[in-house]
Amino acid sequence: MATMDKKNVSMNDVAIAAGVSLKTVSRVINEPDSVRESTRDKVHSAMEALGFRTNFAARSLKLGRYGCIGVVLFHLSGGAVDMIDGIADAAEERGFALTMIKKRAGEKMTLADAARRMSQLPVDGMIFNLRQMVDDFDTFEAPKDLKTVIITPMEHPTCSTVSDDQEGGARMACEYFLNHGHKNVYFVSGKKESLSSQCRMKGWRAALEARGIEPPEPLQGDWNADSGYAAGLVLADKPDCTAVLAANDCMANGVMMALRDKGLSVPNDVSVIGFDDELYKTIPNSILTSVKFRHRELGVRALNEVVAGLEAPSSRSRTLVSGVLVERSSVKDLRA
Amino acid sequence: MATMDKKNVSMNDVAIAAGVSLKTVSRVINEPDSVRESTRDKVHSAMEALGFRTNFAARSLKLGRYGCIGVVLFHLSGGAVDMIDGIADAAEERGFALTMIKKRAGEKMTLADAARRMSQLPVDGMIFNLRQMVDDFDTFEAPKDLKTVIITPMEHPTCSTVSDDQEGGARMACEYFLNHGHKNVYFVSGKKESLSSQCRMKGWRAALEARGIEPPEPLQGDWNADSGYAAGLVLADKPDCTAVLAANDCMANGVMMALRDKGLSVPNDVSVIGFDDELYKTIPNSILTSVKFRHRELGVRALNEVVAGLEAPSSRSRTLVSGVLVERSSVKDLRA
DNA sequence: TTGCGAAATGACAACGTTGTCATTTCGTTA
DNA sequence: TAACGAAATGACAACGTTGTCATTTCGCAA
Repeated sequence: MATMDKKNVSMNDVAIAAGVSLKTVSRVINEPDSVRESTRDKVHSAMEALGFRTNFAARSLKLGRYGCIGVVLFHLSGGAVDMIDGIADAAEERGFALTMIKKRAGEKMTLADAARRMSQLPVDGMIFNLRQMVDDFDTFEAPKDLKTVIITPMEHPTCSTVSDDQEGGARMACEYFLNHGHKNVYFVSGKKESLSSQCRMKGWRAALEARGIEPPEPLQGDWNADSGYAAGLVLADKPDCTAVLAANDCMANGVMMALRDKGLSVPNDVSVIGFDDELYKTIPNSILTSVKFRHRELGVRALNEVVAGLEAPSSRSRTLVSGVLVERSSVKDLRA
Repeated sequence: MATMDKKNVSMNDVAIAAGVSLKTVSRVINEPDSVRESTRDKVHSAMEALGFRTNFAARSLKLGRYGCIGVVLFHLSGGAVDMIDGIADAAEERGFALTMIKKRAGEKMTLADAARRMSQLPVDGMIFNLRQMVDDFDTFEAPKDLKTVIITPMEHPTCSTVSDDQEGGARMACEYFLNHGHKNVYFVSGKKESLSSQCRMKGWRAALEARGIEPPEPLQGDWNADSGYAAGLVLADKPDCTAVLAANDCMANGVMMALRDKGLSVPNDVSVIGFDDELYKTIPNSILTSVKFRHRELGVRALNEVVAGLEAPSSRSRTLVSGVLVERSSVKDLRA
């Protein structure tokens, strides 16, 4: 019978109701084995009857920790869902909850702003999800007592970072083309300010240069299919274009549609690779070969890194989660 | 100069360093106007020098509130990003942070489980994101002192709920077909257990029955394009099929591809409408008319509902966020 | 029954803040 | 200069929990 007209039920209330001491109630919760069974039952009944719930604030005040990891979302994109999913699952598994704040659209938020805000909240450590450049990236110093992990492809001087190996993924795709006999690879980029796009472009460039190939001018896209289509129309007119790497699957699809509309066939005339491996959800019998990143794994790693560093917040590490090339049939083998 | 070898810097440390009382430091933070400027400066310098940050636990313990809203993710799908985005933005705007937990894959979690877990965390109110049925939905009672809002299309006996008007959206799409002279509408569903799919189907059925039309057997899909393609192949053989409503855009695209492969044209032979309006991202020059829900708005409403109910947790309301029909050219007007 | 070590329980302080109320300091007016 | 009310500051308790250490109770051997 929950009768409580009063405010909150404290351990003391439970103790009185059960006819035991405050400390015994505490023990029933934290070290049940040290309490006689009959006593435990009395206390449990009292807790039930009064609707007792431990007070988070008092508990954390005493313990000096919260059991929460802060997550700052500077940017919330498609892949972010899976990453959050990974973070949340890993947190759950290790007994942590998440405390989340987000950069508002239009607002300018530096790493220092985020750290200041977070350090007033219930967190033992924090994760920043950073997909675009931010002003104070290089100068930022994390609070010395709060382990901080940044999810970003850039290396940071003092903080641990975790990232997809976007550059490696792009290189892998490029080499795949080259190993299949292609002599050159065109590139369609995503939005300029996106670090993902920048890294993918960097990897593409590096792979070509490593073979002594001069990278052609990249085509600027904006992640959406229409921009890929526009790029495809341009590429269709280039006789030396046999291979196109698009910075995501949507644009890759745009490219393919444009090529088809120009009377070219994929992969017979032109080969195409995309990123993220999500076209199959939208296109039946999709043939697009694509570089897939394990966003979920990324989140898991980030959380584990934070938890591992709770005791030594100033430790620093760099984690790269490799991508996977999901092979379908959009690349033609030009050898022999 | 932050020298702190010690553990945490408390207001008391600041007070001593600044040569004032503990309470004055507190005032500098919470009611700066009541402190003489010279004193305020001394205190600020001391805070700076020692690297003071207010202790969340102590503060909330005294205040009896946290300034955090709990979010329980029972299910993390595509549309959830935008919803979380809305929740987070609205929270930020009202000065709240979010505390998040998530149902782990495979784990069974009831509303009661979630409420129990959450009520041990720093939250003043909570939001459940519930997209599938759960065992204790009807019997669940929220903690009396914790405003609880459930994001779900179902009505709940005691809790406030917020939802997209999925049923209304489906009805709207159906009526659009009928108003354009179509005599019947076929339906391709999403995964069976999804409440969204169920509601969309319900709306479709209701719209037809309201005009005295016997709804044909719905085709079972799984949200992905391939299942839509399979459905499309079946529908292509039905001479009376002039209109298809697919429970999402991916399946709608699958349907369209199948129709095309069978030599039928959209919209000349068959008209199609989808849900979520996301095909344009993947398909260049997309023609698909689609029902779009405002997930972001949904999140904003949910958060506002929680905040509004903080003082009166037992209040109850039901909010429906209407969908919008985004017209393109995949529906043919059969009249005249 | 007594005595003893181990197990179970309890009293009290402490965590770092804010609210209450008392005290000091200040600027003005008589 | 004294007296006064207002402004500024301070002393102390309280929020609800857990750690420390003291005390009580228990089970069992003598």
